[in-house]
Amino acid sequence: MSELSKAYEPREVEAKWYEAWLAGKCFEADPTSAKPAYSIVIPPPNVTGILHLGHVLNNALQDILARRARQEGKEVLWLPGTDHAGIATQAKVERELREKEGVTRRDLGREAFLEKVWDFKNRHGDIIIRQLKRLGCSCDWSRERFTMDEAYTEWVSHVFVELFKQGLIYRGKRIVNWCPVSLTALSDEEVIMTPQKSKLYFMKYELADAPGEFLEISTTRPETLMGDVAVAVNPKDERYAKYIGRKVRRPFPAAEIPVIADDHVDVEFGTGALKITPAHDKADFEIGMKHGLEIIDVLTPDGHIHCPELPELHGLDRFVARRKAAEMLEAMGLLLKIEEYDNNVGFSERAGVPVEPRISMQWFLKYPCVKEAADAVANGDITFRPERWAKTYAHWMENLQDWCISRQLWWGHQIPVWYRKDKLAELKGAAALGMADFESGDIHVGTTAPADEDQWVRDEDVMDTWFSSWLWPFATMANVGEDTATLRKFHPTSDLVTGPDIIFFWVARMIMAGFRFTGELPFRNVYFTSLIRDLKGRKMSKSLGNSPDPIDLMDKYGADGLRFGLLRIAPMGSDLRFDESSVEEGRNFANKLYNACRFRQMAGDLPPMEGEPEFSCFHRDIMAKLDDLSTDLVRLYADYRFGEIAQRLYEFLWSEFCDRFLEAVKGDLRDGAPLAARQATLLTFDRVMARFLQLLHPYMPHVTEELSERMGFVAAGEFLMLQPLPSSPMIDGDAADAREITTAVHETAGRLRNLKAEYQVAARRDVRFVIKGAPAWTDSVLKVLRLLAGAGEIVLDDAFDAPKGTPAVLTSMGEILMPLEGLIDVDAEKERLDKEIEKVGKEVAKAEGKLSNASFVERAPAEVVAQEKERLAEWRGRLAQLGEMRRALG
RNA sequence: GCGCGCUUAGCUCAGCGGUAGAGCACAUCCUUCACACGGAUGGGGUCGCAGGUUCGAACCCUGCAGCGCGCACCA
Repeated sequence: MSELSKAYEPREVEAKWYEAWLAGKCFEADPTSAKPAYSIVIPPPNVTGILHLGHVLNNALQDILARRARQEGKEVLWLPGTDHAGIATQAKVERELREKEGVTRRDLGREAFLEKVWDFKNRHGDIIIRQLKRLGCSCDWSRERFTMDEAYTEWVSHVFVELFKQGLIYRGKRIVNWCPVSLTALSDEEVIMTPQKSKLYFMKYELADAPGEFLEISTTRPETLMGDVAVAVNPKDERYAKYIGRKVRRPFPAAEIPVIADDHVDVEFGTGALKITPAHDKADFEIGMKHGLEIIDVLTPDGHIHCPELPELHGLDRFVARRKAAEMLEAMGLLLKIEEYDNNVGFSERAGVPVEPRISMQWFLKYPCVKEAADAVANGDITFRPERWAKTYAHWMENLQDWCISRQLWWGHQIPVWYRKDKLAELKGAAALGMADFESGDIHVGTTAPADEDQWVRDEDVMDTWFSSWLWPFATMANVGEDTATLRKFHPTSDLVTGPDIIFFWVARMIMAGFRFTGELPFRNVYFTSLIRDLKGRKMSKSLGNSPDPIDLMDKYGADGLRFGLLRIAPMGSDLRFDESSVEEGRNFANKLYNACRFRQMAGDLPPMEGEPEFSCFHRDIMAKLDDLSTDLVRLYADYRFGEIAQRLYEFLWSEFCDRFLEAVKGDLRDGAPLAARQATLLTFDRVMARFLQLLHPYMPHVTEELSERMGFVAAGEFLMLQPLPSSPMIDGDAADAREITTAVHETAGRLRNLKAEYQVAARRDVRFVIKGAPAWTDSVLKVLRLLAGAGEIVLDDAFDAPKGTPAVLTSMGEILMPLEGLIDVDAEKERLDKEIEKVGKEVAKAEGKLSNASFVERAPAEVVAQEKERLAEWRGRLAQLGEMRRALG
């Protein structure tokens, strides 16, 4: 190991090792390997996205699992890739075109626009990939996939065709969630319900057959009034029974519309009379269908009023028109009042504007293999962690609605359906399309275009991005119809690591698609990560500017520091409040580790040992503790307790290894120490550190690889990341005797330091201690005790006659006195003792109280009672001692 | 409205039936030859509230409150 700077500098080290791993093909999976398989598919990030903390947590976890699996002797495939992210990517490119070239996608036309998007993808698509590499992710990059690769696209078409032929995909005119900004339909999952301060408008419609008599109606959307085709009341509502079957006057455009009865109407809400606008509300649409009502669409796709008969409103934005319509009603004397009203409004997930329920022709999917998918989680074939998400999943699976899979976008997988040109008008006008049209030869549904392509027109829509993502686990491993070695070896995958926010979007759908198209479950375990929030508990978002850039954090603290810091505070199951100080801790931890190794390096090397090493209790103790750590980690990994694993690693290195072990053996390394002791100490250091680096490696891959090399723990040309975990413990047995002694020494040293601090002599190195009644082994650890306590001299003298008032502590190494030699302020000491006596007195009273409780003594387990008695004896002894000291001072 | 979580030291979180824990922050001391991205010592909590079970509850049960998140066609 060459000279090391005082502080660890991760930057070059991390870059160097990532290159080395790539060059060594350490991440590449071999499907012909005889080792058992372990596989994960990455949740593909948006191809044009940039790394945020959520990605860091998610991918660090996957990397930990992958690296640990390699150490366990598995053949590991971590399959990476990116998602084309239809709406998000198209919106970005459209914005760029608008700003830079002043053109819209329609100006360019479909083909030219798609070229622009591909160009954009080629320019930005590898940003997030590079960022994942910076983080240290051990993905098999030779297998990187993109959801719009040719072979992947073939899968998407193939799946569409299969499901169509199975009768699960159909086209129909329905009310869908329409985004007036993106100009496309959305699935129910892409709509975010948000509480809004709205207004409830109360108005009245005049009875057609009884001028002067009015029916009162309440609505939040007066601007769609022109699309009203009826007013509905509840049939049980006695107030309105007399109106059913009669007509009321719609104010504008003037028309007479019927009053109908429908159970859906809530008697309690508003006036209890509901205006029916089938074109602009899902419930109204259903009522309209039931009663055979007309559908009048009064909105344009981009959310403006379309009603040429009413020039006052025609062309206005929907929200402007709302106020205007209310004004018009007021002018006509028909507006009764406006109330403030809290309701939930659906917002477009991507565009952030209220969605518009809109009638349109879309493709829908009835989900396949619903029962199998629901059962797989219910019966434990797939495990969710934390388990409670299984309930959320089950609830969604029980209430599945058909999935609107078509999008009015250009960037995506185009629907593989062609219409015969000569039937186009007819087909477009149809209320629904399905197998019958296919069988009649009017439409072509296939993975390739029909032979006489010029006689056909392809459906312009593309598919929902999730319609490609749900195939990810198997479509990344084999092409359609192929049975590759990769698929055979690595599918089903082992673990899936993802956020609970995409249970419906992705996880549930993958389970269904996996079952339908491979006959297998796509994964065995799903680990749901924490959602990362800021310190105020807010979700991280670009607009709030509360989302730290992980690249900045890596610049400052290193990738290892970021990984470790984040993982150490990641709770299982609940949200995580991110605090940069935890990343700082991660950096500090790497530095601590580095300096421990630096210390070892400075000790140099010694001639090889002759015979068996002479291990002291401190040596055996740290080895036994490392064995304990190794065993515990096996269990913790099995339970996916990532935060606890980090915590245990941290404690071992910092507290056990550095604070206790290293401090205790420092004396062995001083000049003049016996050679055998030096040799045993360095040997212990090397053995323990070599194993520790390996245990830590999944969390901090770069620094551990670096130190293993520099310390010579791994042979030249080999990698720590590929070394299998040792199968045997470092020492036989539990070294209980060593643990007892080392614990006693450290405890005692702590008591002595504490004593020194109490008497304001903490910094002095010349304080003398006298031990009375020391155990037999004390002699062997006396030097260590002196070192740890920062004492000048420690003598064993059972006959020592202490002057009255000499401070003393009762320890597991006997009674230890600290002769004051008259250097202490007597008044301050009296005061201190009085306080101490009061405190100890309370403890004695507490213990006595407990032991005088008959039911406690009789019913608590004997060992608990005994423990309590022992405690009481200790406190009493202490109290007596304090009293004596106090009396000595007068 | 239904469901699911959370509420422990100033902050972020562990603990989940037997004397309240960690890291950060704070105070005092230490620039002793691994590390000031460090070391030592210390202050700080009636474990959200109210009941119950138990010899004993932060931990189990029942209510309540506050916060958060899902799901839901009340216009």
